[in-house]
Amino acid sequence: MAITLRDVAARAGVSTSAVSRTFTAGASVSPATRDRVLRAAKALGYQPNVLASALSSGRTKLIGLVANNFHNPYMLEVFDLFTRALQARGLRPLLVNLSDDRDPGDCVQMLRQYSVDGVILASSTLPTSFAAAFRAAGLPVVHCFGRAADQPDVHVVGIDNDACGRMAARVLADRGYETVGFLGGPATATSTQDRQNGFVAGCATLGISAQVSHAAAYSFAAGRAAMQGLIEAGPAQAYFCGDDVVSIGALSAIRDAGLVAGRDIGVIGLNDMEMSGWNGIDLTTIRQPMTRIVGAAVDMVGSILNDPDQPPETRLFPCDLVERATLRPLTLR
Amino acid sequence: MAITLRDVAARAGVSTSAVSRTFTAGASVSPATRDRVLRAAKALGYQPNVLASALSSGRTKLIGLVANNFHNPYMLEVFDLFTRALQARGLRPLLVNLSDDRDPGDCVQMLRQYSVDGVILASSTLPTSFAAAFRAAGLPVVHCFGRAADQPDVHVVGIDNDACGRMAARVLADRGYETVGFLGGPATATSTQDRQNGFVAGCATLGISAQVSHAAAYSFAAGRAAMQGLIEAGPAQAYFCGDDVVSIGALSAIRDAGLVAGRDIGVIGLNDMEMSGWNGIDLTTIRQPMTRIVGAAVDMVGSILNDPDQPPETRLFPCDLVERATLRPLTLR
DNA sequence: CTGAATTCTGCAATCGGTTGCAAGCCGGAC
DNA sequence: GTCCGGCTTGCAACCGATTGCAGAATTCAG
Repeated sequence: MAITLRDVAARAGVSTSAVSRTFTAGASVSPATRDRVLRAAKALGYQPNVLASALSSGRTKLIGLVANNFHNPYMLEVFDLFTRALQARGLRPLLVNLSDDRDPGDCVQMLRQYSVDGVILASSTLPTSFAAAFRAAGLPVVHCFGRAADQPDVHVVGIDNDACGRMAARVLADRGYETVGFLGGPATATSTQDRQNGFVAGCATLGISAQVSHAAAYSFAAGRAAMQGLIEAGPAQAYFCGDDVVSIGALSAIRDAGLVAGRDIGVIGLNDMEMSGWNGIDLTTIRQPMTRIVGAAVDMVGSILNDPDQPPETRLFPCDLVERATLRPLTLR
Repeated sequence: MAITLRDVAARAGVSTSAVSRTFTAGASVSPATRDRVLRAAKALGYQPNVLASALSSGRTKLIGLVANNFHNPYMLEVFDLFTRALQARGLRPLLVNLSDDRDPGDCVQMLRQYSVDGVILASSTLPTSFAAAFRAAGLPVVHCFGRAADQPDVHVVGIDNDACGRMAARVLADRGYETVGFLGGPATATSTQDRQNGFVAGCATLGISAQVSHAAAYSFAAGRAAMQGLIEAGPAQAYFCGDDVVSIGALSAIRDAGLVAGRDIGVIGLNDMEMSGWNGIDLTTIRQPMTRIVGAAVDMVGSILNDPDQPPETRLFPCDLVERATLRPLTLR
């Protein structure tokens, strides 16, 4: 059916080894043979079979891309960046939807069966134990957007959520808000926990009081419902929301209550996804440098492929404020 | 390193064939041997190597999931549905980002190298020739959201875009709009072309005049920019927009011009993505039954796997109107 | 209890490459 | 001319499974 190594070898009048070596970088082939092989390969339309190659070399160039939130528009940008970055390196993402699974077992097993070279866990909600499960199964893993640990047992790329929380506190304080609130994503999400801790600590340092509440999910509907509850109960002057999609849900609730975000209630999000900048949303938010993060995650997975036993590393990127319309302006004094 | 067939065979005291057969449905093994094998496999933690299996059986259970628009939030829902549906059948999506490629060549080559069992092309913009290229390379392909052809040379699942255009025309006419416009996605997108044709034809039948214009992409920014231009030039009373994200961009332009969608300018979209129903957006739109479409696409790819040579089939699903706030109400008379 | 029809089972070839090893080739130094 | 070392090259084993085939074991009927 398809053209194989042997067909090419036969036509070029060389051994299969020669052909194989022609197609593996850094192998020892004379220019003359290489030339004949390439000519024959081209004439026959030969394409190496990656699977067969994987079987003997142990390299599939397959990377498990595991995600568990397909309702946050943010993830689409993440997928875009990951697919591009992986493709640019000749790696192939095997996409896994973990939304329904309470434990990583099946996923780990599946990815092992496919002998993926590595796994990128793209989730800010899963506990570190998830990534650890991949590692324990012998799968090199990079946890993107994951929680950083002092004593890492797994590679992590992302941001310092605690620092972002503190930053949010300072931003709100700078703008003169006196009563503020944290409206997190789900309380079980590590990102929410860390942002909350940083925010609460930051507020304490700055001497402002912070209430805490949570949306049931990182989603529009959950953010909206949570903010409706807060408004009903008597809201704080400003909120640091779990992330942008929760913020946008909150903005919707604010508008429906006849209030104006930025004037009546302040909202600051986190992520700066594309939609946050859409006219009519204009969300003030803390920007997470996604391109750099994803790039770093792919770099890291690439380097693990070369040396699977390198010690786990954590790379966190600084975030910055994107000022738009949902906070009162900075008053100079 | 990993446990292989032979390890299990050795421990169970049987041949490798017995082990293999134990793990292939419908093979002939006695209950006794099967039992011993399973016991040994469990004790050793054996997991069959899919790649090795693929090499001899020719089945990888890998499906290329090819997309070219990562800026339409719609696609995230599509990915969610596809990953779930594929996973439920034991198939694995190899995600490919075709955004930057002007031709399918590289992608086809790559997917062949990985011996994917099939390809799902999830795009409403690519010409039929793209899907045909996969097929020509021997890859079974289902074009999801693709253009239906009278004489199909490739499997298609989606909607009847022409009929949707006519439907939109009728909906606008029913609500008494007299001057209407089509604000499409990119003019090169087959979905836009077909929707436009249907819409224009429908308007002609109904005796209302329709202008035609296009957004540069299926994106918020493009929809917004296009609507700004239209407003400046003097808008029609209502628009059928290329899809929901273009509509939402258009809504933003309308609002910024001090106008109210539904009162001053009517807008009807197509898709009914999650976001269209968000409070504050409330887009009236034509709903595309995504779950059914994706389900059908996966069914179809599944059936091609069993019988690669079955004649191409086209399955189109009916769409229905989701009435929200961006069209004037239906006047009863 | 015998013979035929089934069902199991293991052998060995095969899928399409990779790679260690040893032999063959080359040019250069003596 | 001979010897040495470095490149190339082919052989053949191997990666981890599947599967056709033929013999062995079992079942069943008579």
